[in-house]
Amino acid sequence: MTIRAIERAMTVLQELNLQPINTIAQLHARTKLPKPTLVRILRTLEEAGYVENDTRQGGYQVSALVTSLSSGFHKGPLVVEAGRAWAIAITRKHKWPVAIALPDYDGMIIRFSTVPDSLISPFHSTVNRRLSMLTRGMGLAYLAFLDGEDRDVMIGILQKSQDPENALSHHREELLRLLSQVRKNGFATRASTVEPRNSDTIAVPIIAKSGRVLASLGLTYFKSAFDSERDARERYVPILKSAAVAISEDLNRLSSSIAIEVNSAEPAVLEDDR
Amino acid sequence: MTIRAIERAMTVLQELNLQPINTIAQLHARTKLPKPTLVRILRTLEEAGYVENDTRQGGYQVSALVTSLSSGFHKGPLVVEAGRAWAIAITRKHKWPVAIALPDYDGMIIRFSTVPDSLISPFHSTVNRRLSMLTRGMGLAYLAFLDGEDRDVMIGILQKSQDPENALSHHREELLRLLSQVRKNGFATRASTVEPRNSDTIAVPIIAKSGRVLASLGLTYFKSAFDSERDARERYVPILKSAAVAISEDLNRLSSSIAIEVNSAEPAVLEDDR
DNA sequence: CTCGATCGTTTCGCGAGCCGGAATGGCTCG
DNA sequence: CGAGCCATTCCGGCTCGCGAAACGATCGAG
Repeated sequence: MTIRAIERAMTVLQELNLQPINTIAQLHARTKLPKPTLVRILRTLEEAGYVENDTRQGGYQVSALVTSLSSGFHKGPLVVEAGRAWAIAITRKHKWPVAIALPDYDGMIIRFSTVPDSLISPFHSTVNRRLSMLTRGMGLAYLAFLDGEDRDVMIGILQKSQDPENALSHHREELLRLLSQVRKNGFATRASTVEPRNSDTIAVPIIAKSGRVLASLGLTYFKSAFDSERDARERYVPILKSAAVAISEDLNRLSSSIAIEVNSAEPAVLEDDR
Repeated sequence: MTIRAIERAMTVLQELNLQPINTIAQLHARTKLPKPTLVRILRTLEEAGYVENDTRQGGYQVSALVTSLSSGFHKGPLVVEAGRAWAIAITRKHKWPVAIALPDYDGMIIRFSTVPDSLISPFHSTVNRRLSMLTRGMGLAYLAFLDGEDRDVMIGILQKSQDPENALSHHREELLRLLSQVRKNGFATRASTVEPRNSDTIAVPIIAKSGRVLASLGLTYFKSAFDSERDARERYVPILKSAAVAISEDLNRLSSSIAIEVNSAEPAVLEDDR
């Protein structure tokens, strides 16, 4: 026996994370919960400090305190930590959301996303979302830069998959041609056959100093904001490549020891110990 | 009217974030909730995926999914993003937890902490916790490096405070001497008059290229792990100072444009658009 | 100005479902 | 072997959350 009220509250909290501002009506439409119930849940969350009700804007939003609900969670791999600052910087400057994805079995999982930082982005927050390997830019950018042997293993796994998005794995020649093209270009984009159609993602691999591909870094934009996809690519591909190189360098610096040569202030003990 | 069950669930979730592993008995002692109630709440959270019940270890812990509860929250200042990777790197190498705190009115608020990454740390996760300005290393490291004028304003604010931890603000001479000492040393430590007594925090300022102090970076350790506090300081002060400089440099790189000169792969449009 | 539509919020009586003391069963001790 | 501690289950009682309906505020159209 589980407690229904709590399940509902968690559902609401999840929904609140999908959009920067949420009205009762929207939440009602998406969660199917009765409005009075929503009001009660939201009031509870508000008094507890996790939600703010901005009447001027007419809507509810999550507050800073929600971060404390996951503050005790052991963080992910260092590549995400090294990359998040760059992702945020790109979004601040160029507005579009940027994400970092790591491989997970036969797909990629988004481990960090700046969607909430991107004011122009009506996309949903996509952290923890799974992407297929062959139709998504972030998957292709990773797969294309895998070593030959690893890549063959991966393709073998994909062939056993039932997912229609992995269908290309059965056309080996075509797939290899595509991957070779991605390697030559240094980036990949989402398959045009896949939703959502009104946006595109440009993704580049993040490659360690050792040459091993670790993750992929992707930027998503509305097609309608550019005259052609070529314009967007000419603009953002260099930025992403440059950021991927910087992340790799940071990762290198971070994982080696922290330098101990400093502008020495003598480590004298404080007299007053405050 | 608020919903009690939800309030309780949030309390439990908060408690779960304070320790890596939690038994029913611990939670019962800390939350005062009846055990059957705890079991029901935990089962609900477990089925929803936010909590894991590791029977081998005999306890409950938060799972990766909790991060999605705050994935839609607009992130904090860039200095935290630039610093978190360094904080994590220090903790991975030297084990002790490291935190970043930002000023907030008359105190400091911890905005990031590696407590959950520090396996040897039985400290609680302290994100969003407020620290007083005059008795905490992180407060003093910030205050001491404020510009003369800003510092005077801050001291004025502190004098109006009733908090006994701000008492020192009424002894101007003594306070200025302390701050001058901190500036000379380049770091500050927690007042020995303040809890917890069995640990100490070493804090350094994070100073922007402009010379303005932005935040402070602190490392906390058990006194019993060292022969003397001097030993600990000789060891960690240089590391912290070095990291603070690196963070400042990263911040500078991040906030200027992302370089667009790259190892040019021609931005040719992909033939196959997948 | 007056409808009417659509918000968010409050009301209120019913009964589902949460509550928690007590019981259970497993475990580790001495 | 039994005492003590643990997490978990049981189950009768009765709160307390539930949601249809009403309310009042806001807005735009006519």
